[in-house]
This record gives sequence, C-alpha cells and structure tokens, in this order.
Amino acid sequence: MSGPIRVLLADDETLVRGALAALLELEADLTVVAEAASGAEAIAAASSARPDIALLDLEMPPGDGLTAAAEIHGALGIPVVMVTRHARPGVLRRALAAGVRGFVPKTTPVTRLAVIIREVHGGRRHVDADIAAAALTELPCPLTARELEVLRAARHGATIAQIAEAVHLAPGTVRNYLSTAMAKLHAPTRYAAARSAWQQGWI
Amino acid sequence: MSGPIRVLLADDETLVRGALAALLELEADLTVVAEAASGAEAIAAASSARPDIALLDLEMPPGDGLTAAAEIHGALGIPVVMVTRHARPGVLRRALAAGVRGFVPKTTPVTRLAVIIREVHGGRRHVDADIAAAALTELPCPLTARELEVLRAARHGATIAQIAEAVHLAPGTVRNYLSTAMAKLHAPTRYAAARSAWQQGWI
DNA sequence: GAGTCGTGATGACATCTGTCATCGATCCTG
DNA sequence: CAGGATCGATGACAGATGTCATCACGACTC
Repeated sequence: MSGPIRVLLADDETLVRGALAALLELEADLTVVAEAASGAEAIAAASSARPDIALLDLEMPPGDGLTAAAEIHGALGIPVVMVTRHARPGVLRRALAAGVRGFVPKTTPVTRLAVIIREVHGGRRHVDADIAAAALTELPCPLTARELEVLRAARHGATIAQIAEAVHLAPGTVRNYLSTAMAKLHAPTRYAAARSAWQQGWI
Repeated sequence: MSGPIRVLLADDETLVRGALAALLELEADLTVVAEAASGAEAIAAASSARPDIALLDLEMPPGDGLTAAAEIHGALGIPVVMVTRHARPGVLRRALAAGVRGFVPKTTPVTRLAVIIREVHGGRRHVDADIAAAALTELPCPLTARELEVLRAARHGATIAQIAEAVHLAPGTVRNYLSTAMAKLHAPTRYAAARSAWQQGWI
C-alpha cells in the first residue's frame, strides 16, 4: 500500500498557509511536506521535497505564480492545483495553458479542498464549474500582444514617456496602442482600460 | 468556571474562513459560533450570536470592514481583532481609531492567532510590533480630507468630470485638489498619486 | 499576386490635464 | 474687529493625452 499524499503548500500569507496546512493535516491521507511563501521558494521546495502534488496560490508577489506552476508541472512533472482569490475566466485560460490540473477559487467551501486534491492526485482534472462556464461563454480577449504589453506597463499610473521607455517603443506608438485598446475596451482613459483588462484576467 | 471563548469569524474568502475556523476549533478553549462573509453579515451575526470576541478581515467587499468593526465594538461592546493582508501604518491608525483591540497582519504565524485571541479576550490589546513601530516613526498623512476624497474617486481610472460629479465639486476644483495631492505625494499623475495614497493606507 | 493583419512610426489636431495666480466666502483666533 | 487659514471656484497657460490619417515593412492566407 502507499503512504499519505505528500502535499506542497505555497501561499504568501503565513496565516492562511498555516491554516490550510492545519486543515489538510486533519485528513488522514494527506500530509504537508513543504511550505513556501513565493514562487521561487515553491520551485525550490518542489525539487527538494518531491511532493506528490503542489497547491499554489496564484497571487504571490513578486511574480504571478503561474510561472512557478509551469515550472513545477513542466520540469518536475508534479501536478499543480491553483488556488486564487481573483478567479476570472482569463486567468483560468492561462492557468490551463500552463499545465495546471486543478483550479480552485478561494470562495470554495473548505470541505471540498481535500476532495479536489485527491481527485487531481488520482490523475483527474478539477476546474471550478462556474468559472469554466464563464470561460466558455465569454468572448475571448480582443487585444493584441503589444496592446496587452502596453496596458500592463500603464497599470500603475505611469506617463506615456515612462511606458515608452519600459516597452522600448516610440511614445507615439504607445499612444496608438493605448488608443486602440481603449476603443476595444470602451474605456475613457488608459487607466480604466488597464483596470478593465486586469479584471478580465488578460494582463 | 466559564465555557470556551465564543468567536465570530468574518472573511469574504470561504476557503480561508473555513481553514481558520478549523484551526481555531483545534484549540480546546475556543469555539467558532458564527461566520460571516461581509461587513453587513458580520454585524448581523454579532448581534444575534453575541460572541465573546470578533475576528474580522479588513478587506471584505463591499465596504472596508472598518465600519463593521466600529459598529460591532461601539454598539455591541464586543472586542474586535482585525486581520488584514495589507498591514500598513495608516490602516493601523484608522483601525485603532475605530476601537479595534487587536491588529494582526496575515503574515503572522498561525500559532500566535489563538494566543492573540486569548489576550484580547482577557482585556488586553494586541498590535503587531513591526506595524506599530512603523506607524510611530512614519510621517502622518499630509493630505486634507477633500484631497483624500478626490483621490478615492480617482482610483479606478475615472475622468475629471466623473470625479467632479461623484464628489459634488466643480471640475476646476477637483483639478486643484488633485494637483496639490500629486505635489505632496511626488506623483507624476493622479493615478500614481491615488495608488501611492492607497499603499500608505490613507484611502 | 492581392489582400489582410500586426507592428512600428510620424504628423496634425482637439481635448484633457496639471500648474499657477487670484478671488470671494467662511470660520477661527488673537 | 483684523488677520489668518481653509474651502470652493474661476481663468489662463503649457504640456500631456487621445484621435485620426498615413506610411512602410514583414508575415500569412486565399
């Protein structure tokens, strides 16, 4: 027979991570063998502790957690369950593209978490039904790669000149991309456009 | 002798709330008698369940959780412990002004949570040492009430006209307040200023 | 090969935004 | 009451921003 399922737990909030660990340890067939507070830590812990499954928070500054998920799944072959506060269709799309096997919003009842871990460990996938339905019905992202890049740089109140420098483009070009993005998103300012794109999970 | 300490637990993320509940229930002298997912729910639950102490998340949309804390402490006389992801000095200042008896960032180790609850239930206060030190050394908010109000309305990419309507001021006046706020915060745009003020915990 | 699309850029134009000086009204204080 | 401070507002001005037309290049498709 095999031992308990060995879980890697990553969340930047110590209190939440500890509470989840306590919760999982209550299950007889689960054990938390490693914890991490960032994407980099998660990758290191995964390669040294070799867990059976990794439970990663999506929001772990610095970095978006998805890169860690892609690394842990791709290079180490460890199945990844993504937990996120901002469960938007666009995020789900990118998570699945990164090879994530489970996608759980933080609005999920706790009783289901252990069930989901067992499902994914058993080789199945698990995706929140509401998010999946929304992802299938919503229109895909209408923005081009450059438009997304410029919006990303515009998110924190930067001027056109700062954005242009960050993206290595001429200021006029940046204005053009921002203009088309704003038109596509029906936003009155580039900040509103950036915010809208973020809410959709596109950036 | 008295029974266990009866705790009200409020957090908008079901997963986190459930995990914290499981964690607290592991303590023999603690019991979670009510849960809530919003500030309004927390007030209602507090007045019906009459807990000995309330553990509230600061970020519970809609509303900032501080109003619920003030209500629960002020009208019901129940001591409140505030848990927050964004533990900044300005937030601590406002929390203490609202009568909060404990202030805990989510970076706190889980093992201390039960200790803190017992402390506050015993009549003492508990404030995270790092945040308190920062709050005492940092310069206080240099912005006036109107400047804060305008910045709050400017946070989500609104135009000057939209802000003016939201705050019931003339567009020119809004521009003046934004200008002074930007100067005080050394921000190149009003969005950067709003972001900066938010990061300091001022809005 | 023509047509389409994304990319990068430029110039022109109207509007928006940030800055500043200034004014009147109110409120507080000596 | 005079002086000062704050608030709300206005007008003027320079510079930033949003919009549009246009061009050129490469990739890709029909």
